[in-house]
Amino acid sequence: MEDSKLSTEEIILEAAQAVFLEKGLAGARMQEIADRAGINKALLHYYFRSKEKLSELIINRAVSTLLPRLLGVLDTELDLFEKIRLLAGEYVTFVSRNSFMPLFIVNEVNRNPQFFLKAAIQQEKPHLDKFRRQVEEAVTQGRIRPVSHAQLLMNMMSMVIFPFLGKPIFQVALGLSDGQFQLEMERRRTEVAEFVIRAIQV
Amino acid sequence: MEDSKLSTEEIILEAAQAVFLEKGLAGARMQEIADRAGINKALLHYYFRSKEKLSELIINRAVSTLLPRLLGVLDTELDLFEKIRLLAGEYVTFVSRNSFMPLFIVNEVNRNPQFFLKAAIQQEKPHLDKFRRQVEEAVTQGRIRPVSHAQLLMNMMSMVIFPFLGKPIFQVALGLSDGQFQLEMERRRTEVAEFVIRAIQV
DNA sequence: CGTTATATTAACCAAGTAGTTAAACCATAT
DNA sequence: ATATGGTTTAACTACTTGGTTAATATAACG
Repeated sequence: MEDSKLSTEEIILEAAQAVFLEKGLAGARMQEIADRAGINKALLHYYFRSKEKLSELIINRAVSTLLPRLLGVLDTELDLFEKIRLLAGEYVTFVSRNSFMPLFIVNEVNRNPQFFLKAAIQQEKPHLDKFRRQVEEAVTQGRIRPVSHAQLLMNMMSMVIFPFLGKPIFQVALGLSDGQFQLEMERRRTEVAEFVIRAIQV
Repeated sequence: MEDSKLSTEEIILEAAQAVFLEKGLAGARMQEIADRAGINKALLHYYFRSKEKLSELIINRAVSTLLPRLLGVLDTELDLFEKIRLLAGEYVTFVSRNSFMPLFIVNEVNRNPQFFLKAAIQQEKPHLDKFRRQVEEAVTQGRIRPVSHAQLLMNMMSMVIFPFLGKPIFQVALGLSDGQFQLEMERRRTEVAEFVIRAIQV
């Protein structure tokens, strides 16, 4: 019973995540979640009281899978350049397997910033202090050109995340098939890191 | 009458755009659009038959204000580096005044790619041929490091657009107030261009 | 003025949607 | 077996939402 309870709950959460990520919060239907979980709609409410409660869980889930993975890397002891290489590599792999995640998060984060803030603080928020000091030191030591950690962070994150958000646009604009696009993303795994490094190294 | 008709139609379109951009297609309510336009819901259907018809118009409107502005710059005769500087500058200005636009487009483009494709083709699609040749020439002439136009395009677009999409995240992560964030964006107007140029120049 | 076409509204309708209820279904312990 | 706990369902309710209708107001025109 313990066993099956956990199982049902997990099945529902998986289904909910799939539907929410695919359709967005407003577009998702409780009925569809129930269907995809192979259960009754009433059971959905039995486990998770309301759509809102369920949404919160899914948002938390999504944020806590994506953000730590991204920001966590910045908090390690790695050399700056290694860090950049790791970040790009890690992320491309992850998103290739969770293609709806970035769009979902970007949506909820904008649609409902105060709620996101709450969710983000609940997580162990990885500080960027280490990254910041690392950048500032490298600048003062003359190892890299003058650049603020904020601008550098935005540049890296942007190049790593956005192509997946803009996929349909890029495919049309560049005339890429799904396969070609994926190949191009693979290439970015190293390309982005080298791009950034060339931009900042003296 | 002509006059007032056009006026009412425009008022509705403005209201619809505001609501659609703010709430997303699924989250937008016809009632709210009517309210914000100061009219009856029936009148809304009198002018624009259905929510779907209205959505199409707004999507077309949005795509045709944003995309040409972005891709159009790439199709000019400007020197490559000048082009990069112009792109970054233009865009930051535009988005600062239309903050919901990127999120809306990225959403609809992903949610409904085939429809977007149709809308994009209806527009005079600016080709990237000129940009492509320009990059390839600069590479063979050894004026810039070897880089594909696709990767370069994605890098630039990403750095220019994404920070606005990720605004709430960046504000939390970097501890920026609204004013500080906007200041940081102003800085990017030149920062991004120089970043790209340093990355690709020999 | 009075007729006609267009613009606008209040009231309504049908379908869809989140959420509830009361009954049935199990597994398990007594 | 049977009473007891959590689990699952079919049927239902209250409300939202896109869309319609028929009647009214407003201008245009002969």
